[in-house]
Amino acid sequence: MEFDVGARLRAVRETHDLSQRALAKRAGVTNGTISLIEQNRVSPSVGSLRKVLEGIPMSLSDFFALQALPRQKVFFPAAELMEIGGGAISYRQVGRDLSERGLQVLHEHYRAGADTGRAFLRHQAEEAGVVIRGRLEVVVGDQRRILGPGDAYYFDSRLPHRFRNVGDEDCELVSACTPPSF
Amino acid sequence: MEFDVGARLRAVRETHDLSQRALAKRAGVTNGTISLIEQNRVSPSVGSLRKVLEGIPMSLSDFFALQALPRQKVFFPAAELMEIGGGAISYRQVGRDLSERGLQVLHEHYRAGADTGRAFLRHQAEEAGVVIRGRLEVVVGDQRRILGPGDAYYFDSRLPHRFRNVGDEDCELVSACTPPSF
DNA sequence: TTATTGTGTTTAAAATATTGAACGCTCTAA
DNA sequence: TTAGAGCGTTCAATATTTTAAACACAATAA
Repeated sequence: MEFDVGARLRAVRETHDLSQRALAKRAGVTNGTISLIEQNRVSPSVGSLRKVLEGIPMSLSDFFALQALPRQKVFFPAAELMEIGGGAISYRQVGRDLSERGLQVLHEHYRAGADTGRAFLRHQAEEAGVVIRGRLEVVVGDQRRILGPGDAYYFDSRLPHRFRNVGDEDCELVSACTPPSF
Repeated sequence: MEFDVGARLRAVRETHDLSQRALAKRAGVTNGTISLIEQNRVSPSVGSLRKVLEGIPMSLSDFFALQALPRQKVFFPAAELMEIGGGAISYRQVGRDLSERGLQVLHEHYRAGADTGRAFLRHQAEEAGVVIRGRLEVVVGDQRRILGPGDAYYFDSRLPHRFRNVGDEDCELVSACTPPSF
């Protein structure tokens, strides 16, 4: 509700690696103005705030939209991806708790010969993926195909499906499913 | 990029069937202030604009987003950037017509230095991806991070965001978005 | 040390926004 | 006609923001 213009401007400026003076020069205002705004010692006019943001550059809409959404965890270093499989098949999920989210993205690794077995029917789900490395056999309904690097699939998850690494080495792919299935 | 604060305020006020005086009373300012703002003879401070909008009521974010909506349609760069094998960024979409589908998966390739430009707010979308190769700078709202192989991201697409290949070589990633954004 | 360059902050003066009270106008009702 | 109420606009006085220039501090190099 309370919109902290000063703190928001400071955050935006710092993420763009600009000093108060550098931004002031690009925006056509003085550094003192930016200092005072960031301390909330003044409430800038819309006109001067727009000038300042043009030095970023960022629109007023984006500036005010930032605080409209809760700040979420966005970045997931490789080491932080959540390991789900662990055995011959490794599912590394982007994000931990997907209960509030609508998308599940997995970085998958199959050992040679690894097999999912038959997966279950799921309601209202769709999934797709791209093979990065190795050779993956994909069976969906009555169709079967072996996919290599760059090949992809997309199907309705209600169809019975199965994945198997039919190559000699590890198989790597990135897949997505909506809504999340587990 | 010109934002007509006065015309926008007048339009909003009139759609809520409020006179300048009625709105002024509810907002705790004088009618003259509203008159001057609507004529663009002054550029209101963020503080007083917020007070005025509280009399509607409307958030600053919504106020500025109103004019952002047509812009995001007009400047939405996806159609141009997604030419397969086209410019510095290649999007290879899994599936052809996604109009009936809920998931969009792309195998993306960025040339060194390639940049998406700033993307704008979208409706109710979520997106995530995993970097396969190269170094990708991701900016989401006021957050920024450089991701390498195996690193991932997940965010609400309504936040302004941007991608850039900051490495010396090509960058490859697989991304997913639900519902499809283009 | 000493000077230099870079931060962010502060302060009086200038520029701008806001107020409070008027003005001119168009209605409607007596 | 007349009075009254409502509308948006304008103007001088007041309040606030913005400027320009200085201040204080930290890091760096001579």
